[in-house]
Amino acid sequence: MEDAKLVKVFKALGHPNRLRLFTEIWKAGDASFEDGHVCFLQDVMERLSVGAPTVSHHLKELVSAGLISTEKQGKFVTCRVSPKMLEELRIFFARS
Amino acid sequence: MEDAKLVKVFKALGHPNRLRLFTEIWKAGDASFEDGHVCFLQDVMERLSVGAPTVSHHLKELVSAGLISTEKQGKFVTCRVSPKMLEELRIFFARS
DNA sequence: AATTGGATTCGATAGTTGTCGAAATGTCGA
DNA sequence: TCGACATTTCGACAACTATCGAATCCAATT
Repeated sequence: MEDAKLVKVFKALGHPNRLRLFTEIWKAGDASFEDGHVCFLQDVMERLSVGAPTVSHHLKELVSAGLISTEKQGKFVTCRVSPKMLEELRIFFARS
Repeated sequence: MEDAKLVKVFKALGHPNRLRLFTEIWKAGDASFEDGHVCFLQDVMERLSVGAPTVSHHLKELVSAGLISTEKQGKFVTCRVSPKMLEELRIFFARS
């Protein structure tokens, strides 16, 4: 993976609320036995104690970093982590 | 690893110069067949095209995040990545 | 001890970013 | 079509950070 892309990924994870967001999406994706999707924003707002605009903003950054993808289902938005990105991160840290 | 610690690690890696610094220390550590140490700051300044104060500042953040350790040998400072931290990061991304 | 040279600290500044409230968008159900 | 509700966009502001130059510290060499 190129340097600039990696930097974006780490910067995205380098904030408490975004890391929490990411890990919850990740865990929820594991739990859901079907397609890895999970209904979210509304649900998470309470736990992070930040407003909806902020959550939306953070989600966009995670998407832009390639860490997750989102999909709209009616009024709601669903997210899942990118297995590909996880694999690339594993490869990065595996060196030596 | 606790959330706050992880955030610090990712924030440290989420900057072009620091990521570069980290990977160069990492690679140099691999190359040095003795103790994983490598003489550095002076050497790296040129490649990153930032001043000494800035490099010093970034090094401190990498240390504070637990990603590397530094040691003074005379006038020079030597660095190496923390194998323990690498292992913890591998574990983090290994989940699922 | 004086000088040189590598590294750190300090203070300042420009740029970035996290957060919010308000407004806008879009979708579902009545 | 209207109203309710989930999400996004916009504009603004406070907080943080990357960087620099100047000054300082510390170790080696003379």
